[in-house]
Amino acid sequence: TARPRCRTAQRGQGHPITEQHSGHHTKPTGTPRHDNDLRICTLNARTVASECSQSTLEHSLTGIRYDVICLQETKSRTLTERTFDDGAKLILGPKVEGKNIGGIGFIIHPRLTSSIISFSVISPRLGVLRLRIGRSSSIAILTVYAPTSNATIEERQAFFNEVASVYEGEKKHFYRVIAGDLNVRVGPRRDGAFRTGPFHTDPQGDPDDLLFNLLSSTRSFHGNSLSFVSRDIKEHRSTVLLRAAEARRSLKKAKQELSKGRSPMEAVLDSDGTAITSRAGIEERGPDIALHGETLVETDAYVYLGRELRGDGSIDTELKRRKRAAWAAYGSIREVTSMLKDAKLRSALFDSHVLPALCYAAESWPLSNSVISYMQTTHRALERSLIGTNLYTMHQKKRSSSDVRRQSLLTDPIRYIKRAKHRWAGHVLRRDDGRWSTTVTEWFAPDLRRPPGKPPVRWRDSIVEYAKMPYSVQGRITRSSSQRQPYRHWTTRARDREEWRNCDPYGNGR
DNA sequence: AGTCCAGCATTTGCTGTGGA
DNA sequence: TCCACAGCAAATGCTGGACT
Repeated sequence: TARPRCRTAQRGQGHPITEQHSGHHTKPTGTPRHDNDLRICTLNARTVASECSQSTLEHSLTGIRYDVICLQETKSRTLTERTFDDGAKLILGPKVEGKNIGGIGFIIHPRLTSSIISFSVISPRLGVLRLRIGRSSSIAILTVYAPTSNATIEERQAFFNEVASVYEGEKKHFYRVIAGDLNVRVGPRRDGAFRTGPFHTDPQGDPDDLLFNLLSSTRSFHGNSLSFVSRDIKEHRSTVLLRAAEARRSLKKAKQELSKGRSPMEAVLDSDGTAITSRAGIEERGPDIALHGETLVETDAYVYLGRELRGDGSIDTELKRRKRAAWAAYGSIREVTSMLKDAKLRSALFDSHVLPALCYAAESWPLSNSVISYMQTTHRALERSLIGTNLYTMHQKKRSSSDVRRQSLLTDPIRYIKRAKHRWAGHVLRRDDGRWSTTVTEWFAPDLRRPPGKPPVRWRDSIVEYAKMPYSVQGRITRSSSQRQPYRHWTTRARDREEWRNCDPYGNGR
């Protein structure tokens, strides 16, 4: 077979591309550490346009081993370059003008910033970064964000052709890598399709074989870096339940299977703690997976992109992680805030650095009272430290935590989380590209019964609470029945951008 | 055969308590 | 005010009897 020239690599997956291995075909020996590897990751960022989301991204990088991260859907308005506190470099290309679509980018690890040869932003969906590696070779990394499957086939075809020609244009680089969101559906591998790795484009989802044609025309190979890792565990669970419902199988049985450990959300940990999800449970248990001669351990929890995902959906340990992350973030601005006299400036700094770290991914939490009080407690402790007081002094001066809040001018973390949830709910329900998260949010199970016992708080409970109220177009709750609009379910209301904004009880001015 | 409801089992998570 | 702990209220499904 031909020598692989294109691979997409992701955390814990893919193959090392090193200078040492480039000339000959010897297998990497010994050390499982990948010190010479180039780790190329890809992230569909949703947005990194604002200062706040950029610092959220910056904080979520801690603990992730990467060299280059290809970004898609950054939605930046202009071409932006900036350097993070740790020296990492962020490059953002502009989005589609007039629309909130696209925008690509790169994050380059501090140790590689001096190796950047150049970069080009070709379109809001395509960019190239060129790096020097070793003494004489170089690598071109393409970040791509393909049109989603509801775009016309001509549009998608044109994009893939453009990727192929840009790839061709980077010929002088010894290594070329395409990474990003290709928006192709995959199925099992077909006979003879050796370029595609274990998976292949789904003939039903992609009749024109976009991925396969790209691989053939560029003579490249596809690595096993599909979206499995990024699939939310909850979505996995819903997948199984939904499948059971479709097949008219008893949901109870499906749930029993889940709890018996034949669940699909098995994550496997490799020797250095990196998690890889396995989809074995959906089909059937496959053979043990070995890496560097060791059988991988299965686990029901793993950390993906800085947040912990658990099989049972509990977030206790994630709350502790958030607490640590918030204190770490606070530590990095402490030197500055301790010197700042201006309370407004100080609170702005805190809200843009510490609050996002504390509330990272909180839009996907169910908000029970215990979660709320834990977050409040943690935030108050940070707040006291910020304004230089402690419980003892407060007690002596008879000051309450609301007095402290008046002095610190910080944003209330619960309000912040609730707004994030509201925004996220609207985003999920307005998506129409057939994702599981949208499907299961609206899915009503005809014969699903909640188990006996007090039902746990659900994700949507805190939203249903206010969103089922009668509404008017102006967003005011009216008493008079003549002005009142007919009742609409919150999922319907969330689809209407304008109405949903008005119904946000935590929005501006309320 | 279907509906309603009290009583039971079960589970979550809220509240009160006491020490720091 | 925080934290750990214990006890218990609340909310749910299930069951079986009374009633239509």
